[in-house]
Amino acid sequence: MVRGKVEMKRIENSTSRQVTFSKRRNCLTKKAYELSVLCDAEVAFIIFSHKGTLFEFASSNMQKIIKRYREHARETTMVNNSTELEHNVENLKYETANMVKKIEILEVSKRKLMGQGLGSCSMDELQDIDSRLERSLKIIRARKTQLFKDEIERLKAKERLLLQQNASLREKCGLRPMLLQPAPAPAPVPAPPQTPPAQVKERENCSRSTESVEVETELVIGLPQMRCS
Amino acid sequence: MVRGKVEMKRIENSTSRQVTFSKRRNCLTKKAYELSVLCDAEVAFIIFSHKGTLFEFASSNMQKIIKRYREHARETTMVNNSTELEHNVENLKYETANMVKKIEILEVSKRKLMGQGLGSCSMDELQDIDSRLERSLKIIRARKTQLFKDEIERLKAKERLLLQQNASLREKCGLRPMLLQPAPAPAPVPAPPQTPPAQVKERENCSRSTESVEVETELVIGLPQMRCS
DNA sequence: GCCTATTCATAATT
DNA sequence: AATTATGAATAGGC
Repeated sequence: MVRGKVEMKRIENSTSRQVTFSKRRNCLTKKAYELSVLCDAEVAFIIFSHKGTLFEFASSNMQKIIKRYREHARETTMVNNSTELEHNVENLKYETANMVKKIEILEVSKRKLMGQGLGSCSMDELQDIDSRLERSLKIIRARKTQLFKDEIERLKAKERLLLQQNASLREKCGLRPMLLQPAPAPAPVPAPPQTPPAQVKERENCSRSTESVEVETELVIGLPQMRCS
Repeated sequence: MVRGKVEMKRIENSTSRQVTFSKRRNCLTKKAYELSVLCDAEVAFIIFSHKGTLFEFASSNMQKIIKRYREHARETTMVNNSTELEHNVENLKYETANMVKKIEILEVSKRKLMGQGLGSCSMDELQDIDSRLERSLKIIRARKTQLFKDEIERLKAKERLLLQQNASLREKCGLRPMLLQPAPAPAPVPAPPQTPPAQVKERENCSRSTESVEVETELVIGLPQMRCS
């Protein structure tokens, strides 16, 4: 350049490096400005000094130019970050909104099943909920019955086992086998009282046998039809 | 600059503008590069031509420099965009996860109320659902009764009104007032059959009077305790 | 910061 | 795209 061309490498003298940085930076800014004005272009630059100080220039608005840059870059390389994030946000917002709706529907539907928020229900709807609850109760009582029966079965099996053990033990000890009392005849489980008051403590069993619990109970009212369902 | 200084304003001649753009752009790039080498600085610029073509230069990596720029800008002005977006994403993800949990809980709880998915229920839990359903049925039937009674009341009021109108019309026509048949004594609503089969079409009324529908029915099991509840 | 010698950038022209 | 004339940029000294 002047008085002996400057080698194109880092200036080692710290002072002269700083001076050169300052001068050239100003010139660069000026040139960038001129380019933007003369040629009607959008120009922005970012400079970090060796020490980390930020210098910037933008013919209009830095954020706007960077955004435009990213959009441009995305079109070309699709290795964009910010717009991908934005996209992500959009997706999440969409899913969030859907889930909010879903929750509302579920809550309303549950509240109705719990006998709350019935003010807006027509008689038909009440009727529908009524029979749903009825069916639910039936299923639940069948299940309870099943559990009871299972337990009884288990106990009986255990009883038989113990009696057998007992018998063989007696035999080993040379004792006369005790007269096996016949197992009590399987007492029919008492039929459940109809619509028993809620305060009842002792619960009744459905005497009808283990009808398959797989009753058709698909929900029709209130189930959201959303994509995330 | 040369041969008659150039006015600092947009070059109107399109061709010469483009030429100048190209030349100056190259020089700017060269200068930027020199600055980055000589002064050990990080330099990047973005140029959009008048027509929208992108030209860029970065002494290292453009994304990295922009990121560094944004971090720097955030520290100073807190008018950051990308990080705010990221923050947003975090929040949304958090809320989404919470809602997913909430939906799961609601669905399980609803399914149980509908008598489905009972396999994992203990007897205690079945008992609990049973009494909940019982209470729900009670509330719903009370509500149905209320609706029936309201309707009956409405009909009776209408009847009275019509009878009155009838009487006054007869009077106007000079006719002898018809002997008003006494309104039929309010027939007690028939008591509801107990646990009617689900197929029953005609629905019964709870004969117990309009007991407040505001029964305490708060949900304890299954209600999510989340912040977005 | 300012000065100055030199090199560079570049508008106009070909 | 190459040339050229000239103003601009700038390294180094103060």
